[in-house]
Amino acid sequence: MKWTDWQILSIENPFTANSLRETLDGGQAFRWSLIEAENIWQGTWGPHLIQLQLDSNQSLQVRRPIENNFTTEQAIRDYLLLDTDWNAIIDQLPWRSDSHLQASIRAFPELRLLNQPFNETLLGFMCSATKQIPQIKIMCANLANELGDKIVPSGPNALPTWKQIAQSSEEFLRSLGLGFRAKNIKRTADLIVQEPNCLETIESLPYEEAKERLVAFPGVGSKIADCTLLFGARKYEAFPVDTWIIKVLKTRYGLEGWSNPQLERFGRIHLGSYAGYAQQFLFAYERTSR
DNA sequence: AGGCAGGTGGCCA
DNA sequence: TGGCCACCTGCC
Repeated sequence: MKWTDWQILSIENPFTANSLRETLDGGQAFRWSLIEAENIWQGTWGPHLIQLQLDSNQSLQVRRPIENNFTTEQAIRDYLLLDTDWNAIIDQLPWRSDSHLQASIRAFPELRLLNQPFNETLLGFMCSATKQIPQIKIMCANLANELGDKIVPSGPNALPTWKQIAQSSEEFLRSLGLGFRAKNIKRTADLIVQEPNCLETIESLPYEEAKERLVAFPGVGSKIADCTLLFGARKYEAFPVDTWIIKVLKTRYGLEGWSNPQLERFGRIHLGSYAGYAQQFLFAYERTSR
């Protein structure tokens, strides 16, 4: 494959190798992989395929396949949210009165959220139920390879659209390693196809209403809905409660015995309108500190 | 070899 | 609401 020359992306607060890895491959997105020999990250979203690397000055550099000239710098900046003032958002988090949150932020000061396509985010997190990140990535890769559109003649495909999934069968989805998730993913695909543009509608709704619509899909509960809204619709008040966050809240915040809905409410009240961003720091710190 | 993993939905009280 | 359990599959 022919790539463009490397181009520097100007960023206010540059990534470190560590925070870049945690941002791309820490569980927000399942379509990034490190080409270890060259220390290059390669990933896709929608019809886009890019590679990222940090140069010797720690500047972030990007390149794309030569033929994909629709992958503009602006499209890349929008996906990586390079023009969001994250430090201003961090400043609004209650780290001054919350030493554990402060420690989590200090561990990954450049950790960022991505702005992923809504439909793909829903699919990825529907695959995530009781799976670890490497397994989820395999499921997504299988879905893309078997059902998704080509991005370049040789290279990873795009994730399939919900229409492409609806045209498949539960049995075939199971053959891709989706397990018991296959049934719900197929049924959700059928529902989405029945109501064209419903995902666009849901994405545009306020958080509470959007979540209500998402959890109506089979296989989508509170956690998957919150992940979809946080990572795929920039609803930063969403506070996904997963096993890691449950552990953090119980052990670090003394909330032993609280139910999941109670923990969710605690998170959103304590952490505020950017609770989801705070969650990402707590999650990353907990997951990497053992 | 059995238990568990970035959950959900079904049942029961 | 709260508790318990099945559900695919791969990995330790």
